[in-house]
Parts: sequence; C-alpha cells; structure tokens
Amino acid sequence: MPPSRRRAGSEERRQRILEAARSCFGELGFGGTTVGAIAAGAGVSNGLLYQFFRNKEHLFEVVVEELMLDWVRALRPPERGGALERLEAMFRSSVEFCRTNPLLPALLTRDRGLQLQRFDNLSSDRVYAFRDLVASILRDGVAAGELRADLDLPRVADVVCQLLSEYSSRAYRGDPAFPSDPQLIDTVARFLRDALSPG
Amino acid sequence: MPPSRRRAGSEERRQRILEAARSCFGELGFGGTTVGAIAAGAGVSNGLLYQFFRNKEHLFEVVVEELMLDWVRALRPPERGGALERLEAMFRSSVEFCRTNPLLPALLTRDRGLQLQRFDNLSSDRVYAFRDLVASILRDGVAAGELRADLDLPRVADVVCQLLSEYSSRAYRGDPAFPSDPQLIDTVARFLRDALSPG
Amino acid sequence: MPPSRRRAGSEERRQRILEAARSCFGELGFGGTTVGAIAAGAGVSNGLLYQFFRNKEHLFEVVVEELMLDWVRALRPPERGGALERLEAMFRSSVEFCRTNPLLPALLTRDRGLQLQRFDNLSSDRVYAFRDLVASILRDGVAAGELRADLDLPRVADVVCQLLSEYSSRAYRGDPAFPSDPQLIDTVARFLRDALSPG
Amino acid sequence: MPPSRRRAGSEERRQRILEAARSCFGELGFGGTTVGAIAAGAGVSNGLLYQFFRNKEHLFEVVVEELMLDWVRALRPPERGGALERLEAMFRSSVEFCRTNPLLPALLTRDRGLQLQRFDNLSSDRVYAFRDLVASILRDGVAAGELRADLDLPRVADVVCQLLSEYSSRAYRGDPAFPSDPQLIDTVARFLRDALSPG
DNA sequence: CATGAATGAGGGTTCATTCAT
DNA sequence: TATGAATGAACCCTCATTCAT
Repeated sequence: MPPSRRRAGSEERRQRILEAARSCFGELGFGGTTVGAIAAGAGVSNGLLYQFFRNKEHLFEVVVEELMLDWVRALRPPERGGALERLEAMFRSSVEFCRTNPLLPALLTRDRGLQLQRFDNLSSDRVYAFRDLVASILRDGVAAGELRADLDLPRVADVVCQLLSEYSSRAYRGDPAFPSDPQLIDTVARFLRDALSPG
Repeated sequence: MPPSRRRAGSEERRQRILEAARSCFGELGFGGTTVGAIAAGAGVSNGLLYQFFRNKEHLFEVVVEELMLDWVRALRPPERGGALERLEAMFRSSVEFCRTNPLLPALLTRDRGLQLQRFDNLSSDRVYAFRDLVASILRDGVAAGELRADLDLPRVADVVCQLLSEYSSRAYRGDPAFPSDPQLIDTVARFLRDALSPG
Repeated sequence: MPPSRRRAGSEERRQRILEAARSCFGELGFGGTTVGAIAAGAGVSNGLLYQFFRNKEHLFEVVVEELMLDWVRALRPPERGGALERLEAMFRSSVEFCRTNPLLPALLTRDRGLQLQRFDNLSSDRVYAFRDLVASILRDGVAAGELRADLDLPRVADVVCQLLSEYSSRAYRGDPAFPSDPQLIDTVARFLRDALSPG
Repeated sequence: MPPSRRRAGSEERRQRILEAARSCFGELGFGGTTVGAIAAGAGVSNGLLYQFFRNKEHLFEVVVEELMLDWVRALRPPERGGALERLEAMFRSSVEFCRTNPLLPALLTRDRGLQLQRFDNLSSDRVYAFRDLVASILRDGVAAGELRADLDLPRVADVVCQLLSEYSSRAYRGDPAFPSDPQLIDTVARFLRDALSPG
C-alpha cells in the first residue's frame, strides 16, 4: 500500500525542512541559524518543525547524522586500483559531494560556528574512521612499493584528510578568496602524488 | 607632546578591551561572544566599549585588523635562505603565533562561527597578500632550481597556505580529534618538501 | 425515535471527551491542561473536540456544569433524620464524591489554577444553592431544638460548607501536608457537632 | 554611608517588581501570570526582571519566601492569655494580613494554580510549623482546663488552621460568592469557641 | 464525521545598545 | 569619562485552533 497522499506530502515537507536546515546550518553555523530562517527556507510555518524534531538541536543532529551517512556512501573508494588512484578518486568524490553540502567540511574541521562541544561524539567517530580508512590505503600503497616507505602513516593520513576536506569544502562556498576551480583540484591531486610517491 | 595621563589610561583600557575581545571572539566566535563578556574580561563597564567602538561589529573589525598586522609581523620570512627553508620558517612561526591566537586561523579558514559574510572584505586583502608572498617565495625556489620547475605557482601557493593555516590553528584548539604535536608539524614540513622538491 | 447508531457512537465519544476533560482540568487546572492531552485521554483526535465544543473554554464550562449536577445528586441529604445526622451524611457523601472528582473542590474553593475570573458566574448559583440547602437544614435543627438557638444561620452555613468542601477536596489530593484519613473526617464531623449543639 | 540615589532607585524598582509579582501570582496563579504582566504592573521593561531574578520561577520563590516571613511575623500570637483568646488573636491578625496578600492563602491551601509541586519544600515546613504552633496552643488550653479534654489535637489543629487560612484568604478576594465581612469573621471565631470549649 | 498536519500568536528569556547619573 | 541599570527587539518553543483530506 503506497503512503496516502497526505503522508507523502508530510514526508516531502520533512525533507524540505532538512534541506533548508542543511543549507542554513552550513552557511550560518548553528548559532547563526534561526529556526524561523529554516522554516522560511522550507516554505513552512515556524511550528511545523517541532512536529518532526524535538528542537533546534535535535534537527541539527538529524541533519548531521544524515549528512555523515550520505558522505560515507559517496566516499567509498574503488575496491581495486593503486593507492594514489584510490585516494584521488576519494578526493574527487568528496569534492563533488561537498559541492552541495557546506556542512560536511565544517564538521570535519570542527567548525567553531557549530559549537560542536555539544555534539562532540556525533562526528568524532566518523572523523577517526575516515582517517583510518585513508591510513589503510596508504599502508597498502607502501606495501605495494607504490608510496614512499618512510611515511609516518597516521600523521600523513591526517594531512591527506585535511587537504581532502578543505578543498572539498570550497566547492560549496563561493568565496573568491578561497576559490575552487578544476585546475586547483588537479593541483592538489598532483601535490599529493608528488609528496607521497617515492623519490 | 605626550598624551595626557588621562588619555594614557584611556589608551590602556582600549588595549585591554581589544585583548579581551580577541580572546572571546577567538574562543566563541562572533555570535557566541557577548559584549558583556568582553567588558568583564577587560575589567571595564559594559558601556565603556561604546566610547571606543561604534558597536560589536566595529570592535570585531578592529580586532581583526590588528590581528592581521601582528600576524604579518610574525610571519615575515627570513630574508635569506632557500625557498623551502623560508617556507618552513614561516610555517613554524605561524604555528607559534597561533598558539595564542585562536582567532587568526578562524579568519584564515573563513570560520562559519564568525559569520564572516558580514565582514567579507575584512581579511581578503591580507589573505591575498599572504598567498602572493608564498607564491613569490615559490617562484624564487623554482628560479633557483630548488623546487620543481612545473609548479602551478598560484595554486600551489594556495595549497601551501592552506596547510600552513590549518596546522597553525590546531596549535590552539585542544581538540583530540585534530591534534597538534611536534611530530605532526614535522610531518607536514616534510610533506611540503617532498611535494615541492624536484623528483 | 432512538438516536441512530451513528449518533449513539457520537454521544459516547462526547462523553469520553468530557470524562477526560474532567480528569485533566481537575489535575492540572485550566491553564495546565492542553487540548491535546484531553483528546489523547479520550482516545480521539485533536480536532474532534471542536465538533462538540466551541473551544477550550466552552468545554470547560460544560464540564463544570455537568459536574455540578452530579455533585448535587450525590449530595442530596436523607429526607429524614436530625439536622446533624443529615449534615454528617452530606459531608460523608461529598467526601466520597470528591474522592474521584478533583475538579469539584477546586471549584468550591475558587481555585486560582482554573483562572475562574473568566468563568465567574459558572458555579456561583450552585454554591449559593448549596449554602441555602445547608442553611435550611440548620434552620430545621434550630427549630427542632437540636441545634443552638442563636446561630447566625447564613454565616454558619458558610462555615459548614467551607469545612465540607475543603475536607472533601483532600480526599482526592494525595498531599501529605493536607492529609485525608478517616479519623480526620471523624474529627471534622465531631467538630461540627460540638460547635452546633446547644451548650 | 547612605545608598547612592541610583541604587536607592534600583532597590525601589526591585520592590515594585516584587509587589507586582505578589499581586499577579496571587490573582492568576503561577501559570496564569506572564512575566510581561508583572513588568507592566511594576512599570518597568520586560528585561529588567532578569537583572534581579534568574527567571520566573526564581521570582516566584523570592515572593513566597518573603511572604512567609512577613506572615510569620504578623501571626505571632500574644504570649499571654487563654488559648481561645490567643487563637482568636492569631485568626484576626491573619485576616488582616491576608487582606493585602492573596498569595498566602493560596500557598496555605496548596493552590493548584501555583503548580506547587515544583516548590514543594518551600512552604511545607511553614505549614507544618504553623499547625504545630496551633496544636501547642490547644494543648495549653486543654492543660488549663479551658478546652475540651478529649480533643484529637493534631487533627483539630488541622481544622482550626484550615478555617483560619480560608477565612483569611477571603479578605482579599472580592468574590461575592465567598464574602468576608466582620460579622462572618465573628461567626467563625464563635464557631471555634463553641467547638473547642468544654460542654 | 473524523483526522492530525499545519498554522501563528504569544510565552519566557537573552543581549546589544543607550543614557541618567 | 565611566558606569551599569534599563530597554526592547528577537530568539526558541508551545499549543489552541483550523482545514484539507
């Protein structure tokens, strides 16, 4: 039995709220976002948000949770291929993903605007998992002789993740001071290759 | 004629306000900081701030302006030495500077907590100037044969600045998910060398 | 013609709403009660209440009206017997009635939680009628020589009613500071006898 | 050193707020009272209340605390005299006190409108203390042979307190259904005497 | 008839800003 | 100048009421 027309509309509205919230939180941070702005962005009344979410924080949590899941799906690297190839694929996927998701990079870099002290364990696990994933790819590359043998794996993984999330995030922000053009992405990719490949 | 004793006391208070503001804005962002907290931190009354600054935004602008000047002073690279050596010196100076200035990295990465859309042209010039400085150092290195000849200079400068500001900023934040230990700094320095040095 | 099955079901729902309302208003007062809580308590939808009642205030008025009728029925004193005997019977009936009707004592004591200023003339008539009934019983007792001859009848009736309603009301409230045990009820009954009986 | 004119005005405003709060809470209960109404009643702005009181509940607590102290002072019975005489003096003092303090009787009778479950231990002690005081006076009267020897002291004290607080409270409420005229007070006093005096 | 999703006015509270002292 | 008491706009959230289904 398909959902009634009513409930379908309801779910659609919930999604519009989440979308508006994603956009507002991403652009203005948690504190800078007003519930009214989200409601207006979603084209619904102020009070409707509270039918779906306990309060502003809860809405934020749900947004983050969904975003992390989407991101993990988008990021999954190709199973086959060399380490550099896989890292570059991840990098480009992430850039693509963030093009419409300003919130993620903010989360990945512990953006102050989100006042994440309240949501600490929301994203920590994902951050660690992501870094571990990168580290394991690096380890594969070292084992295969594709990468320098003397990399300090956890710390290099940190640097790689950092570049990945920063240049991904720029894909969204339209900030001329921190641009994101295809050639810049290529430069970053090449930068990584040069730094990681054996002499 | 030296400023009267009265004005000297006044200037001192102004500085204490700026110092308290720097600390508050850096820790809590623009939205998270209250004027009362700054006044309390400076040990003056609430209203006195408005003798020196038009309003909260103006105070913020002045804080940023001064911070940028301090940072530029701190960053000035050694006149002599190889490009990599000079870049690394800048990197380490910046880390040191940021260790006590949480606000700067936030500015350099367009921290959402500051709601910088309102203050857009505050720091752009400084950011451009910094990147140009790095680019010119890179150009010197290329000219001297110390760096790869085929670097896309403006874009590589962007990447270098990015790493520099991110790992500088961590020096202040005590976040276990984004640590800052000497070996990580060394890893970043080596990462830069590997990426920039010729084959 | 009996009501159609449809209307019978409707009437049953109306009654369930009234019952839930009686319970909620009694426990939480007018302001503390939400329309949603009443609907949930009655197992009907939020909107259905507005088929039967203009609004929350109207529902409250009807609840009070019905409650007063029930109470009058429960209170009707035995036709025969001495004045003290009849008063005591009323007292004990009232205690029993209130044991399951928290709203009544609140009404009888002009409970502030009900914000009765809005509903002023709702219960006044019943209060007067009750006091008149008590006064007439007292008059019978005086005439029969069973009670003191010099009682200020309307005012003594007020006192008797007051004790009656207060100690009835405690039967419901589970407040340890204002207990209601059988011996306390007995004490009140005896107190009344002692005060009213001739020297 | 006398308080500066500024601080004197401040304290005066605090008192006006407390007075307005006492009146509003007393008339409308805790839930029925809005912070705005208190502010308006005191002739100050909405926000000023929060300079003196943490929030609405805190303001309520302070009001209750002060009221209880005032009441205890007003109630203190004469040291000398017979038990009935002392009780009657207390009764009349209380009536007088409550004539301007609607909140107290509400507290003494656990008014639902105040949602006292939150403030339970604020007034319980005072209620118990008051009842104990009445009980001890009764005990003295029994010992002196002035009162019936067979009184169930704690429970009779309850009844006496109940009459005392109820008829005190009416002094404030201008409710015609529950009047308060001098003769009614006299009737209650006489009622108490008749109930407590030996046969 | 019956539903419950949707609305929006109004509540308590915070805080940038002003101004009498 | 310097103060901090005072203001009031704007925040988040609740809930009585309506209306499309």
